[in-house]
Amino acid sequence: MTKKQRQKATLAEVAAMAEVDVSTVSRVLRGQSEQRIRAETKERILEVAKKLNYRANYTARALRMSRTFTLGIVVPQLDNPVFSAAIRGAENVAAQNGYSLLISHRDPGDAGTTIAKLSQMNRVDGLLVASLDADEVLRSDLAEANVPYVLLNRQLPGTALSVVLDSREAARKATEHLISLGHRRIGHLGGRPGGFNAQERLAGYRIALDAAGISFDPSLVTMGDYTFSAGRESVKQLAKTDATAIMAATLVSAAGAMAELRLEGWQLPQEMSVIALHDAPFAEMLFPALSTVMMPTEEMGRVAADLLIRKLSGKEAGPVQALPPGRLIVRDSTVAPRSGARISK
Amino acid sequence: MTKKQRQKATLAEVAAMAEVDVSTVSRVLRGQSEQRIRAETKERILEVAKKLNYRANYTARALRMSRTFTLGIVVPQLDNPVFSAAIRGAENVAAQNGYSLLISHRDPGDAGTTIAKLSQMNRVDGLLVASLDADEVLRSDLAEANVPYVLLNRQLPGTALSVVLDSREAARKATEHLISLGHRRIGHLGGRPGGFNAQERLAGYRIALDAAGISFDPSLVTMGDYTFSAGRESVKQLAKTDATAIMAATLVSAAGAMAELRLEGWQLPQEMSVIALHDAPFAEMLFPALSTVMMPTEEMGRVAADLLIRKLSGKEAGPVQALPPGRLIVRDSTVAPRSGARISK
DNA sequence: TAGCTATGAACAAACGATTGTTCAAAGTTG
DNA sequence: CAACTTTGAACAATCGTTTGTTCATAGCTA
Repeated sequence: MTKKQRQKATLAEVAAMAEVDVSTVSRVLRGQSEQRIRAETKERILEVAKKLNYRANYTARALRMSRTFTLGIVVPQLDNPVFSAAIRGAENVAAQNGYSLLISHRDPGDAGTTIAKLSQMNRVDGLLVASLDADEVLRSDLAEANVPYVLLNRQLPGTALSVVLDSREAARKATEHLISLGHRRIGHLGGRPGGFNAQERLAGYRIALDAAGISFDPSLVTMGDYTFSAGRESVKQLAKTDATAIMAATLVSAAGAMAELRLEGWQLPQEMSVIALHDAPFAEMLFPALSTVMMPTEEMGRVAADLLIRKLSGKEAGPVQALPPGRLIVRDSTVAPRSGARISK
Repeated sequence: MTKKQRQKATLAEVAAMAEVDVSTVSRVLRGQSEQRIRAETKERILEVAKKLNYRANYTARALRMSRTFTLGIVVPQLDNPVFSAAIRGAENVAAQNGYSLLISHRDPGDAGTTIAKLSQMNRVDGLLVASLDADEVLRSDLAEANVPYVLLNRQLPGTALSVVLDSREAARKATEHLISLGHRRIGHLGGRPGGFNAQERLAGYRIALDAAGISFDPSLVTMGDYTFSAGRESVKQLAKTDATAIMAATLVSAAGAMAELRLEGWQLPQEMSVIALHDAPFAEMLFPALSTVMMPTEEMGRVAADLLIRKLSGKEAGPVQALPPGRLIVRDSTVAPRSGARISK
């Protein structure tokens, strides 16, 4: 049975046992000092440190260096796959660089307080911020931050660092997929017109249409937030048109649309193809299994963390970091349109 | 335009401006000192502190007090609704008590290292641990932890603190719901026989059966892990029986079962009712919308964090904390059985 | 051999709080 | 009025590192 090293050893203890000064121990253990150390001494210290199972006290180091080696990530929702993937990515990169990730779920209610709280208490060196808030709200929140930050899938005029998904290309790709199946009348379940992403998605949709020589019809575009019920509501409008396919801005709104259509007796996917942007395990569980364009959200987290760490290390980088487009995943919800028109029930 | 307080003020600066000693400032600001302070002095200090927008430096306090006021939470999956809800709950309680939450996603690959890393580097005061690992693996991991910890929905013989969901009662309730609809032949999509939870769910299932005077039939019980594909596989076995309803251990396996049945041409829910334990937004998005017994997973996170903080404050509490049962949510996937037997296709 | 330069390690000062101890001035007692 | 007790605040040590500075000793140079 090995003797447990219960009490954590300090630098002083290692120093005492190796019969050197703490500063010497520190230099040896950090390795990156200018100070030259005799090989023999170094070895002796290393040996003692191992024997005592020495770990640097994190807090002391942080205090001395005025750096916490902790990143904060602020997300509006924890159960949204987009954010959990981003968190996972960020956590990986953080860990690889010796940083920890402090998580902060931010209720819309206490907007602002979180960002301020984390950064003002010197708990983090920098912040990763995902927000669904309006520009002005977000901006005023960020004004309180006294640490560097990187915005996730969001751009704010000014010098803010951002990592953005290529929503436009994803929307284009999704729409193109529907077109390639033979659809000509394609609806778009979009987001609120104000949002940057909604705009981009719509743009991608139009680009694909243009490329195929299909003229844009505003009546095929709906707007709403990205919820399940918004999807249900919005699709009612499209159901009245001759659309044979829908490109939905999010998984959840696509799910809402499919649920509503089914409730109204539509046959899916025969009578209406549906594709959504983003992907998550539950896309496969829907009926019919939902075709999607998977966005690199985990990579977004990784790149954002990397950018932030880089910035904290003094290395600058471009303010806006773009990500690879997104991958089309064809499942069961997208098929060729039926030749005949749908018979109203 | 308000003058921005860019540089964070220190205790010393406040002290200087208020013309008192730092110790006095500290006592006034903390409030909980024995030391009596003249009202006038106190007011002056408070005023200066506000003017300077003073925030205690977190790290310095942590070093001095040998407490980080940070909790770590270790989860196996970030995208699992169960864990994200637990994280949310824990984060809330932590924040309320002045603690932050450090998140650590733990790949099955580097099992063990994470727990050790967090606690050995003195980054956290305590750990909230959710694990899907086998008992022995988990146990050996935890042996490296040199901080108090609370297990989430897990019990380990010994003195470990745990917060557990009442899976048994939830399973009973779900089964009872099916029985009340008139089902007599009820299948159970269970977990691996080794797991504590699988055992509990099976027990609850049997209790409900017993209470209704229905004899237990082992051929109606399947075992597998809790994945979508496991659900698909397992349900094939049940499809061969005369079961009219299924009580699934998890949402995901229920989704797998429904997908498979539908693929085989079954009419849902008419030909097979399905109910699952746990709940998440996507339960509503499935087709048919899945009835569930929602488990208080967010509360699990809250209670666990509370228990841990309590322990850290010296207040002891019972080693195992039980949670309220769970709430039946009836959606569209559970209906009364058809009178006639199903005609094989 | 006296004087100078490397070398290797100790010294010491932070970092910014918390908290036990000391101490002067004011108030109380006999 | 001398001695003693409160009261309110300063003093000072400490938490465990990091890092700039000092300083012996040994090795060279002339």
